[in-house]
Amino acid sequence: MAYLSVAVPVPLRQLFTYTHSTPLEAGVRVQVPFGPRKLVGVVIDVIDEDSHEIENVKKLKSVEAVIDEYPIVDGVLLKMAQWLWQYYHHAPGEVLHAMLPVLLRKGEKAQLVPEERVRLTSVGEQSQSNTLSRAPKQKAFFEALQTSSLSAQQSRKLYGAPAVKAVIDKSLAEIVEVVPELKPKIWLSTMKVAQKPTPDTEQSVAIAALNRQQDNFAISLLEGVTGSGKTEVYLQAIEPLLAAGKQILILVPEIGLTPQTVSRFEKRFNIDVGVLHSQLSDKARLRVWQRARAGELGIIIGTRSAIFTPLKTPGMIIVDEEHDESFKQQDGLRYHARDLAAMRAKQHSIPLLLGSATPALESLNNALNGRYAHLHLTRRAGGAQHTQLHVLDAREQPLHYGISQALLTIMRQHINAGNQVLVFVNRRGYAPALLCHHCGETVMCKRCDRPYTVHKSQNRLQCHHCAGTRVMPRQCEACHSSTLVTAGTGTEQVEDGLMSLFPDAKQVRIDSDTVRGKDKLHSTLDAINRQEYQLLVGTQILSKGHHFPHVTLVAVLDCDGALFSADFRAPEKLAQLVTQLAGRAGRAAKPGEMWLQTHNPHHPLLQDLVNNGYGHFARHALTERKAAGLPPYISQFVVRCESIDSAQAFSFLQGCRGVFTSYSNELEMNGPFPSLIEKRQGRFRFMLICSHQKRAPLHEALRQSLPFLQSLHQAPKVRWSVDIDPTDFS
DNA sequence: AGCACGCCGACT
DNA sequence: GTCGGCGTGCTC
Repeated sequence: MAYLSVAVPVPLRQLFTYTHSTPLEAGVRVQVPFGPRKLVGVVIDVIDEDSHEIENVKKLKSVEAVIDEYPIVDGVLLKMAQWLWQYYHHAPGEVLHAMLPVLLRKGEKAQLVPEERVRLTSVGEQSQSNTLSRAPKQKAFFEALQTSSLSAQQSRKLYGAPAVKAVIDKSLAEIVEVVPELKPKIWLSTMKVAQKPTPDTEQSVAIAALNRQQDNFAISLLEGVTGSGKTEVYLQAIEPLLAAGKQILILVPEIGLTPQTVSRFEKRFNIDVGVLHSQLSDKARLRVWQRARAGELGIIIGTRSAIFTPLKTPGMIIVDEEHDESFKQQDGLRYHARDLAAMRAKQHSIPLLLGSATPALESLNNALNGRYAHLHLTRRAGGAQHTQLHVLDAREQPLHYGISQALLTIMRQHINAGNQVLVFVNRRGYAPALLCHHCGETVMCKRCDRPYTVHKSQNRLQCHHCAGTRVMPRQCEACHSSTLVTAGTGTEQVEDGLMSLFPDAKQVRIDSDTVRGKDKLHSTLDAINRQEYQLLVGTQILSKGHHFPHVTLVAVLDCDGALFSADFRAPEKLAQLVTQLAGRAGRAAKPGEMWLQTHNPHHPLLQDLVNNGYGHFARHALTERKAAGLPPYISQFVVRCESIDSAQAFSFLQGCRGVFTSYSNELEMNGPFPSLIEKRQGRFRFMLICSHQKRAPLHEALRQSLPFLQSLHQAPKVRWSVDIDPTDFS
């Protein structure tokens, strides 16, 4: 009789012990009784028969069925699972759940899904292709079948569905269901390196550095400006690994996974690339999972959750646009794929490559302090010009729908010149500050020296540091002007405003609401590049991976919201956005300009960004973070709570604060505050931010406190969650 | 999270 | 008299 620790898919922070006649390997799925139901769990550990750890043995139930003959979660992935539930204080069963493809969670066999293949019938084998001479497509298809059978899907793609159907209808071929055989390193049989550009000096240095550390765990940050050829460095760095039969896992942001990206890798190496993204069917996802696990795919490209793809012969992990926020899951198991990639690379003893034009401050800090190798690409290919950045002083300017007179004049010039203008609306959930339109002064909490956050619903200001509130002032304390404005508001009217300000210019709005689905986005982008529009209004979505060669002016309207937000990451996010946008407007022959409208033209971070670029800005921002005692120099977690009953949500977090306080007086706590988006889907949202200089004691305090948080009387009545290393405070 | 058990209001 | 409302408590 063996005792098995099993992760069962329930939101409970514990494993469950079952008995079984024989010991099973960790990573095997089992069907187990759980209360009145049957669930699919994963064996995590086998406990020795005569261990004294087993209490109340009589309560134990036995495994109902063993699903897998061999483990479907390998040692490294099991280590990751364990790290995940410990680090993120999450339920083990839900962690395993998140790591596996849907079909495997349901208990489906981990063997290959049968595939539809087309092969010749006996009639077909005896026929001559010239009987099809009047149907060239059918003839080509029929001839191809003589060498080998083909996948039905592939055939329809290559020869067209009608031709395939016709040949089958003529009884020359038939469709059979075949369980394909998986062959490790099969890509080596087709792999052929296409002609590649000669790398410039910086690229060569980076490639050489990466080649040197092929077989070890090492993290490199490739800091390369837009258009400097990061992808070329990836391609040349992975080439020797691929040739040696090693697999490459590439993570890309949600929006960055385009067919063009995939085909660039496919074309360079003439191999199949496995693609994993959110809209894949369960079957297709499982197939990529199986092929990757069998070592059949040399390259796997996917979004956040692709970090859980099993690999037979791992060679390198690449995280492209590593600063992108989509790598952090924002619900359920709130993991960061970049951090997990580091953990995984270490377990496999393989290199991890992080690439970005605008690295996250966390990554940059690690590169600057020597934990990561730091590689640079500073030159844009073809000597393309950088977009020129300018600050536009909005103080005392008449504002039309949030746009200053000066900016309108510039916009008019560009439109009259027949160019496109991009108006960037920063619609993020920044906690807005109150500032003076006359002198630019922000209303600050005297005690904490931080800007107050405007809470319109209560018509009050609240400090998100000390929780103190005050009534909305009528006058600026510095210059006594009574023209106080809320930063970042009014942008919703921008669109309507532009319509009346530029009635002659055709405009289009691009945000996640207007471009549902990939096709819509692409057709809109095509129309833009055909110059069907003169005015583009958009949000973040515009800064990701698309080029706008005819845009010669980018206007960013509300910088103040980001400069004076209670979200300390807001300036970093703004700088990343602005830099990414600048890299995407204009082209060599038509260099662009960018104007940042602000009430604080002399703000040091803004000045730094405009005059010295993101790299300089980021280093400056890091020193400010250090001085202010903020991440990455300290550790944080946030407890979030939401409820229809605002008072209940608030008092739950107060209860949490009490629990933490009684556990340790070393934790620094801010809150509870209303979230930056105070109400969503009818629920009032609050958060409690907890910080500590060191990660270990912070996590230990949380670990010890969790059972008490669970037993607070409000806990079952509200929705609450813990977010470790939060990146978003909306 | 489910699911069962349990104790109070409007139905055949 | 019973069908069903969702509060509470447990799940190896």
